[in-house]
Amino acid sequence: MATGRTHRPATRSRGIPEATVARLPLYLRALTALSERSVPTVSSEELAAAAGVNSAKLRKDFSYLGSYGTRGVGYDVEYLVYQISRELGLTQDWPVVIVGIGNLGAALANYGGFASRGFRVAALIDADPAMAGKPVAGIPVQHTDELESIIRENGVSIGVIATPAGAAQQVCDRLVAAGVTSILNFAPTVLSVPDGVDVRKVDLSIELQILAFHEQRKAGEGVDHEDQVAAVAPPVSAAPAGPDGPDGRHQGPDGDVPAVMPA
Amino acid sequence: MATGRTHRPATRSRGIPEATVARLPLYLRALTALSERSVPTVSSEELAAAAGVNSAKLRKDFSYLGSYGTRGVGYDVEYLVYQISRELGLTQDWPVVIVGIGNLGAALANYGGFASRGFRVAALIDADPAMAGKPVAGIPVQHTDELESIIRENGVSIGVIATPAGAAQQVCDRLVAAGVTSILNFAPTVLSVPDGVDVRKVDLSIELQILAFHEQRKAGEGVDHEDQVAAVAPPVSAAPAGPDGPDGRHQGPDGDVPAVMPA
DNA sequence: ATGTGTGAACCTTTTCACAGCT
DNA sequence: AGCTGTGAAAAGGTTCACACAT
Repeated sequence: MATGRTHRPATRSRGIPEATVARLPLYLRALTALSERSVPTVSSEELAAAAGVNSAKLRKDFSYLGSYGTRGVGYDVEYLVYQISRELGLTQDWPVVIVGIGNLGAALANYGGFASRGFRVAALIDADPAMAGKPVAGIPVQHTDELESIIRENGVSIGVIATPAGAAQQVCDRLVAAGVTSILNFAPTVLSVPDGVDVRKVDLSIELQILAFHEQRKAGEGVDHEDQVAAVAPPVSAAPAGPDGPDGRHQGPDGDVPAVMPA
Repeated sequence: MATGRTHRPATRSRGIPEATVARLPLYLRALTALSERSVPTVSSEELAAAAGVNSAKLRKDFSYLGSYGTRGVGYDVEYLVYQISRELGLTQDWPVVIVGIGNLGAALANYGGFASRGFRVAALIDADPAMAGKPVAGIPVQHTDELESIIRENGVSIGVIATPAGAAQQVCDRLVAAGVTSILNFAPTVLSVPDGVDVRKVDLSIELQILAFHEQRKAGEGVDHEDQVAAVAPPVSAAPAGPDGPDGRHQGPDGDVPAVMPA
């Protein structure tokens, strides 16, 4: 990829490592829970345990945001919640559209975590005319024809694609053309987007395959596998500790069409 | 969580980097598509484009599996499909149980990508007695009481948790006690598991927050157009899995510009 | 005392670039 | 001539360990 231009000025502060950004939502969720229990402060050790990471990493992460803690004491929960929310851009409202209201799309529309974090489902869009007008999660589904106007009228910059794989790229192109610059893709396809557009994907099939890989290794802690390539040996240590977790309710993602798309 | 797993040196050639493992499913999908189009061979360049990564990375990844290519020619599609499938453990059948048949659970049960990759939904489990017997995706839902017997009778080692956050840990404990050693968690909670059990999480809320972070930065950015590389978005979102698993990758716009930020 | 903040060491992953097969 | 396979360099991320503020 490339996208030339500025490299990190190294001048300090503004460049937060991607790995850190990916963990901020985790900390935020843990902090929100503490906040709801009216806990005033936390140590990096406690918060790290709640978020599922180790404390050194957490402190390093926070150091990229600034010095929000107090030595000998810990971090002020409310203050940190605010700082992280601001850093993530959650202090503003993000209208989101979900395209493809099938099993998955409906699950996403009902996802409680949406609203609780500054995200607002601005519209549900589906290509099936029969779906039009039908309410899902209290929001009437609109036809794909309306896509462009919906995006523009609502100032939507984030789109969620939950369509079958075959329709994903086309939907993506339309979203981008209409002004969307961030896409969360649940369809099992690689999307091509112009420079400046972010794409993140969630893929159940891939997660399961990764689990299968590790599962397979566990089976033969001493078993040998020989094929031409041979030598399976010492099991690569192994399991991860439970990481994560963000906020709120439940219901999440995924599920959708298979990867097989006979061309 | 905690669970510190002993990290072993893993001094052996068979150790495939976690980052590589996370990409194998991607390659497999691209290869499967080529296979269906009866394409006999591919170059690293072509395959990389189809998978959304760069060719150097792909070649390096394959080098960990062995030397399956032919210099001056490329890779034999069928052969690679087989080798990667074997490496991922997809040549065997993996019975899976899905716990929590709500909106999301139902979507997962209907997910086509399951069966197409060696995964078989052995059972759907829900705590609601009213759901019992009701078929979802052609499979009758069973009550949580049956959980242990289902796992044991079917030799299930992979479980998917799609319950509300509040029930996740309890379900997790029961799955693990019954013999499950790999868990895919969709509930927004940090799960504690004993050593030797793998947990991967998928969290919509987190993905959206990460997108929001980047979206926020774009506001004051003068998106530059320097190199118009064909722009493929290599997303790859992995979840923590390894030792202490971090997560998140993402191809971000390089420029970090001031952006609005009242110090 | 206690727990943050952080340079430095260490490990992982990506990218480069080219030698070596076909 | 073409494309893989891979050492070596670079970049990125994690962990250590301790000075320092409270």
